[in-house]
Amino acid sequence: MIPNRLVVAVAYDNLCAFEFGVAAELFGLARPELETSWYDFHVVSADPGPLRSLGGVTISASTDLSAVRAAGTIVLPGWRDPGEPPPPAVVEAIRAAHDRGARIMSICSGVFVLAATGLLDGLPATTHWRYTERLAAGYPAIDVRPDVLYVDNGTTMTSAGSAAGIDLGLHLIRRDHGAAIAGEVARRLVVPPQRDGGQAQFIRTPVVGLAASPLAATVDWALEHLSEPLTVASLARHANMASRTFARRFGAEIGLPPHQWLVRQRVALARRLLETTPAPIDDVARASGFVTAATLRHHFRRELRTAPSRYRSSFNTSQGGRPGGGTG
DNA sequence: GGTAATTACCGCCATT
DNA sequence: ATAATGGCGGTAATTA
Repeated sequence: MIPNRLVVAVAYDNLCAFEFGVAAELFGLARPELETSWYDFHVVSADPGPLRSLGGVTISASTDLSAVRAAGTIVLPGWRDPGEPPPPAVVEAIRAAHDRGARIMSICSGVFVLAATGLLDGLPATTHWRYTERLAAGYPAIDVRPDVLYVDNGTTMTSAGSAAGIDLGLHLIRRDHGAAIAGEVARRLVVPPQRDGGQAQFIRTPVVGLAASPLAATVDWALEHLSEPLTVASLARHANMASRTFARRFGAEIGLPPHQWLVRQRVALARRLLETTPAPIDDVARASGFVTAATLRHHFRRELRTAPSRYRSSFNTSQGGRPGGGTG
């Protein structure tokens, strides 16, 4: 369980309401459905007076900077101007909180507030692609990673563009509460529990992470061999564990039983093949590890509520549309 | 779509 | 003692 449940989001004048909202949604929304003690969420105002946001909205925060010093986790949404130094009192409060063991997570340009504390010196960090060069120029001691969704250094965490803040937040929840609960939160937000494809998440010191787990190698191996017959027993053998132990550990870390996860990965692969290749369904099925097309159809339909051929045609005719978004 | 054989899942519990 | 392991068996799901 987490040592200090107090999560504080810092709100500034001209704040980014979306990123601020991400923090509130992830940490502030009551989760009575979860059998666990959730976070205490408070908003701290970094500037005097009502805080303006886009469209004439104003926000007034409930607490002052003392909450930052007491916080277990501090969230820094996008800072208004990379060229403007953040308020010294805020910087000082964050540094003091960190010294006392608090974790700080920044979203997008919120990294500039965190960088000003010096806590990122010598460490990897990321931000929105529009700001990576500026961050590197302003803070040469920071190892700027432009091509990842987020970076976790253990007590300091940074994320790329706005929505990557969700990925980082879910990662933190996974650290605190495990994959199963993080998956529940993701499900309620209707976002994927872990974003697939493209940018890998960069984790430097996985406190509780897949990178350190003996399962990680097996997961990677399985993803490389999706087209071949895989059983839970063979995965367990690869991980040097008894099937029972493997399945139990897998469920605890990934949030799904091994075979269900396998099927999901295979459907995801089939989906990519349908999107990017003209291969017949039979070939797609075999390439994604379903021996017969009927098996692919069965799982495809259950997850995406549409048939593979229908998915492909709707994907091809309406790019960016909602293939499978039927009447459900 | 239905069927039969195989495989997965999970609670239980002895063992480490 | 607690915590993790792994075998067993019944039920559920998957597969061809």
